[in-house]
Amino acid sequence: MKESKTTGEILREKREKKGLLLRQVAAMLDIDTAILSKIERSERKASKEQIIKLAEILELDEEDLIVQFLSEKILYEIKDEELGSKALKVAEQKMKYNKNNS
Amino acid sequence: MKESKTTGEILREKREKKGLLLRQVAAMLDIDTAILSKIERSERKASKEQIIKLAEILELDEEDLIVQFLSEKILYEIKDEELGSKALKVAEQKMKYNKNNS
DNA sequence: TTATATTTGACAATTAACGTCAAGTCATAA
DNA sequence: TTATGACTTGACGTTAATTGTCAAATATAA
Repeated sequence: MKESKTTGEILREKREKKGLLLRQVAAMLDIDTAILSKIERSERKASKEQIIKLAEILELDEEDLIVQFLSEKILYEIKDEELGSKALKVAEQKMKYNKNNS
Repeated sequence: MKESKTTGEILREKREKKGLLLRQVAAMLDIDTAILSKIERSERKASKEQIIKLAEILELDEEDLIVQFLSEKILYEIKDEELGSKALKVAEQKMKYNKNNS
């Protein structure tokens, strides 16, 4: 089965691979180091703007990173829901329906 | 293609079918009539507690209504996102992955 | 040790969600 | 036509969540 990394893990791995410090990347994002630390450890969520900037700074594929980020946001909404899985399927159906009819 | 009603439409139709007034149902929910009006017209989102109460009051299947409600919540998160559809698919994959591995 | 990097948690500021209220619209009956 | 009842609308206040700062604590390494 395919492995599944969190957005935070992706960001941390790439930052370290590039030899950048939290402090440096945080400065480029114009936020405190503490927040970026928390983002990388999935203790906080990044904003979409931050994700876009991070993709650029770390030379990650922007589209991939956004998809990753959005999927986490979706899962966050249903994380405590028994019916989450059903809801996801229904959401996809509605998505298709709207594509075809609007 | 299967029709797709909003939660609000479902609630309004059933309330009218039962001959109940906004005022009456709102009182049972312990909220102002204005809010219920907005919920039925999709101008506001109901809370999960309200959805559960509404299912009971209106004799709607609770599970169906919750799934409906959650799927709208999910779609709300990605409504302005080009990559929303991809994100949904990735979310489903992760969901499956977590089921099998945790 | 000393220095540098990261983490942690308390707190403040900002934004979004949730609700009330009162005035407005609309339909219908007197 | 006016009066009434149901619903809608928008301005507004409150509460709760999000997003951030800061300083102290904890690694990590020289």
